[in-house]
Amino acid sequence: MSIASDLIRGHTETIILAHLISQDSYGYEINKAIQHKTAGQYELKEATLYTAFRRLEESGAITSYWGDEKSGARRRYYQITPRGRVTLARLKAEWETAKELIDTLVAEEDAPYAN
Amino acid sequence: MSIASDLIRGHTETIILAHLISQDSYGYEINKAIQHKTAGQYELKEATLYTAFRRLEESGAITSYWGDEKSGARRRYYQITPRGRVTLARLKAEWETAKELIDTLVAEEDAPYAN
DNA sequence: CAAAGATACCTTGACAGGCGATGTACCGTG
DNA sequence: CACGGTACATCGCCTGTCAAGGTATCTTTG
Repeated sequence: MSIASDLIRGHTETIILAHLISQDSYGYEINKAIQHKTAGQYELKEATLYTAFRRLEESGAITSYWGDEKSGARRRYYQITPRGRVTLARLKAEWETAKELIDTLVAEEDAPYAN
Repeated sequence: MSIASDLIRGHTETIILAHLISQDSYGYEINKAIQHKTAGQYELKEATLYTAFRRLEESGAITSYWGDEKSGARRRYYQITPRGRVTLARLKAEWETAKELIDTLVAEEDAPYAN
């Protein structure tokens, strides 16, 4: 993994919710999807993923149900709730804001702030 | 402060180093500059700022010296080192990478990853 | 001149999210 | 039947952030 986790910190829930917008999914698949989308540059650690699910479920952003797999390991599917959609919209807006702020702050300006 | 600190987390050192590229500076001024640049949308908390200075100095990215103010409170000035410049370049590159990754991951695609 | 506010630095302790390590259980393949 | 893949889950540590508190100096204001 090439990206420092502190840079992703705080985005875990956004990433999960964004994935659940298009379809119900389960932990293992979400993680595989992330690895796929980022060409292996990033993956959520399992512990991170499952604690995020707990938080999201507690806050009412997602609900879960067990899949009815005939074979293989059981899967706990997650579904985004209306409240979760609102949360996602807010998180995405915050990301846009934060992105601009950070871009501004890491730019090496020649005009320093005069006191 | 309108932006969740978890979104900025991990960028504190980058922000500080970026500021020190153009001029030596001290804690209070850096914080004021950040507030100014972001139009009050963001500020570093003092405790965060000073612990970041400690980390950066320990890692050799910055050095410090006391200013010789004739009046007013004493100021500890910080200066970026050659090593710090290398660090900053790396941190900025990581930010660019992370930004793209997160943009990719929070995008609500219609084409989910097929297992 | 006393009080208040701005400048400027610093430390302590708590908190929260990420994650390494570890465990469970099922399935297919060689 | 051992091994690797699928899939979920928990515990305890680590690290960065920050509220709260403290020190000291200077300027402004009533």
